[in-house]
Order: sequence, then structure tokens, then C-alpha cells
Amino acid sequence: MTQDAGADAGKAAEVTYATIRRQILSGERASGEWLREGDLAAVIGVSRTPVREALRRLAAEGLVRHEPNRGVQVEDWGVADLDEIFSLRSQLEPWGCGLAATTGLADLDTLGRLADRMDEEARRDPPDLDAITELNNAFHRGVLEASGNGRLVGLVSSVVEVPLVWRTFSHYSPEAMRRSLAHHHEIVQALAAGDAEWAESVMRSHVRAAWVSLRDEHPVAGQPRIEPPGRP
Amino acid sequence: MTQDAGADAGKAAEVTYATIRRQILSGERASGEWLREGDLAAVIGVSRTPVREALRRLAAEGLVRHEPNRGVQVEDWGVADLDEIFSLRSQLEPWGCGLAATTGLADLDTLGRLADRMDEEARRDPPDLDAITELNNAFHRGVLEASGNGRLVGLVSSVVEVPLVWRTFSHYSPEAMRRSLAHHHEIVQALAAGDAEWAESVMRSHVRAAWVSLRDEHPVAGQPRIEPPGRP
DNA sequence: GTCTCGCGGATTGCATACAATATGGGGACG
DNA sequence: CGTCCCCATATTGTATGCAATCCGCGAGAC
Repeated sequence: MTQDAGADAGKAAEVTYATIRRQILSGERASGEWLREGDLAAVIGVSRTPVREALRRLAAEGLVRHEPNRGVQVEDWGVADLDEIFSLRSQLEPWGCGLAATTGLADLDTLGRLADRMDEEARRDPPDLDAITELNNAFHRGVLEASGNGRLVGLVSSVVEVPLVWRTFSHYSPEAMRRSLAHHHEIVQALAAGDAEWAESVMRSHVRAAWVSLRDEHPVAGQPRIEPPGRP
Repeated sequence: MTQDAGADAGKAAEVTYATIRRQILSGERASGEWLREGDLAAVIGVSRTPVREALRRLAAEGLVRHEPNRGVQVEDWGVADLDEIFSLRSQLEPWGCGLAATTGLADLDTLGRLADRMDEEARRDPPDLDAITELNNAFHRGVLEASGNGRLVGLVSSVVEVPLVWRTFSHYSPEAMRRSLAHHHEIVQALAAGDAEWAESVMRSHVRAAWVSLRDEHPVAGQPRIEPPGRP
């Protein structure tokens, strides 16, 4: 009864997977925490079998680490991971965004509405960061889907599904937030104009601005700051 | 007795996973084929539990498709997938190769030896395509590992692990084969010179040549040929 | 003749019982 | 007093039994 709410999908493995995944991404399960099959089974109200299945899926996605005969623990992430993730994003997302400008697949109305709704949520006091996060992820996914390359969507998703990154907006300053929201509208305009280079460029700015914002929130004393690479 | 050979690793789930994965990549399991848990368990000599675990892992990696309450079937791939895969590769691998030129992480001796051994295998009559495939994959992995971005290695691996691509060399003409082998040596030289642009450029040529070779081997009558995108 | 309903076999999904393995502490020995 | 071994315990890995679901086929009604 702990989590199932009213209408469970009839699939124990699925709700187990969704529950644990959500708990990890929200930070409810701390990095390094051991996930015992028995405990999870008892809490969620299923047997160990679907729990094992869920843990294997999460391990394949890189959210948890599976040590044979030892158990499963939540993966831990640091600034080095942030650099890996964002250097990849700043390579893939601008490219996909540029493609999306010319495929004609982009649903500009939907993307525009998502950007508008993010503006609304941001104006609330206090802003609903979870809602903004969800809208932002939907926006980025929508852009990449318009690239026409389904694997690109999956790759970027698998890379950004990390607590630090997933909750990007929790770390934004008001100014960074405003700039990010403005980028979204500019991206829609670039896509509408069918200008691949513009679209690519805005998305690159968007991603790299996020990179810097997150880096500033996660300084690691003693570790040398690695500046985002760039052309002189 | 079917597959376990002498020294099984003591882990039924692991050997099951490895067995099925190898069968799919080698083409032994055809696209669209249904993988019944019971059958696999009987053939491999384990119970259904580790089989289910292996199938879930393979599903998470995209090698098989899992339909709830129906079963698992081998994913089927076509020319469209080839285009997705190679447009991604021609974006990621050259970038990673360029990075590898300046990180100083590249083990040039090992990479050089891999390229040499591929030459040797190619000179045999007939060439051992499986051996060449293995060496080639090790070479590409080695280059990407030298980029210093571990996630890049995983991403590219997950994308190229498709039968059509995995056995790239089975479709090469002698000329394409020679050119490909020459590229490997040139990549090592570019890395040794620390010239990122050279390294990136050679890898891009290498990947795009492979793209064209594979496309020519998998023409689909009736479907319009989509030329690889390129700048004028 | 065609459409619908219901039944039977096959297969997956889940739960539970048992076996294998790692961990930590206590005691004997040097 | 320190070290090593051994066993108790917790946890994972595997096997098996049962319930739920899906698919195909055939009988019956219109």
C-alpha cells in the first residue's frame, strides 16, 4: 500500500522500476546507498522477483551499480561526470537541433506552448521547480525527436538522467533562469525559420550556459577547475 | 552441456546473457525471432530466472524488444537504422578521436599493434573476418577511451552493437578493406602527432567510408536513397 | 457465409523455497 | 597483544510452483 496509489498498472515490475527510478532522480535515495532487494520488496509490497528485474534495468541504464553477490548501490556522481555529460550534450544537442530545423518534423505549436508554460511556472512564487523540470525535459525531447533520429533521443536521455542534471533548475540563479527560458523561445523561432545554423547555435549557447551554471554550484575544493573547452 | 564448455563463470545469468548476445550479434538469431524463456532455459541448461534476467538486460540495451505478456523478440534493423547509427557515429567518433589527440591518454603502442594485426589477418586467405571484427572494435574502443570521456565509449558501443554494423567487414570490398586498414594507421599517426584536427578528420573519413560501403550492400528497392548529409 | 463468443493450450509474470556467497565478530593460537 | 581462522548471519543467486494473460480455433447465432 505504500506507493501503489489507486490504479496500479497491474504490473509489479513496472511500478517497482518507476518507484526506485523516481526516488533516485529526486535525490530521495542518496548516492552510494545500498538497495537491498528484501527491503525494497517489503516497502513496495511485491516479491523480490520484480525488484530484481527493476534493479537490472536501472543498472543497464547506469543509475545504479550492480556488484555481483554483493548487491546494488546508487551510482555516485561528481563534477567529473558533469563535465562528461555536458561536453557530450554540447556536441549532440546542437547538432540535433540543427537537424530539426530542416526536417519539418518539429511541432512548433507544442514546443511554443511548452516554452510559454515554463514562463508561467517560473513567474509563480515560489516557482514549481518540479513542474519546470518536467516541461524542460519535454521541450528538449521534442526538439531532438524532430531531428528524425530516434537513437539520438535515447542517447541524450540516457546521459542526462542523473540527479545533478535532472534537477538543473534547482541550481539556477534568477538571471540564468530568465536566460534559459528566453533560449527556448529563440530555439522555436530558429526552427520556425528553418535556419539550421541559428538553431544549432542557440542550442549550443543554451547547453553551455547550463554547464557553467551547474559547475558554479558544484565547486570541488582542491580539484583543478577544468574550463569548458572552446575554440579561441 | 550445450554451451557451458569447461569453466563456466559460476554465474548462470552471465553466461546466458553472453550466449544470447553473441548469437544475436553473429546473426545466428534472426531479426524478429521470438525468444521463449522456456526454450532458452532448456538449451542453455539453466532455469527461467537467469534467462529472464539476461533478456531484460538485452532489452535495456536495445538488442531485443520486450512486449509485456507476449514475450521477447530480436529487434529488426533496416537501412533507416544504418543511417541513424552512422550519422551519430560520424558525429561522435571524430569528435572523440580529436580529443584523444590531446589528452595524452592514448596508448599508441597498443593501437599500432592492433592496426598491424588487422593487416596480418587481412592478408590471410581467406581472411578471418571474426578476428578482424574483434580487432577493429578494440581499436575504436581504444581511441574513444583515450578521449577521457567514459560515457562517450558507452554511447558509441550501445549504438554500434547491431548485427549489420558489428560485422561491418563482412561487407567490405577488397579496396574498401585496404582503405579502412590504412585509415587505422593514419589515425595512430595523427594521435602521435597530437594533431586534433587531423585525427578528427581521418576518423570522419573512416566512418563515412564505412557508411557508404554498408549502404551499397543494403540497397532497398523502392525506397529513395538518402545521401549522407554533407557540407557543400 | 460471416461475425461473435467462449474455451483450451501455451507463455509470461509473480511468489516462494532453497542454495551459494560475502561479511563481521569471536575465540584460539602464536 | 596481535593475527588468523572459523562460523554465524545477512544477502544475493537460482530453481520451481502457481496465477494471470494472451492467442488461436471452433461452435453457434444471425
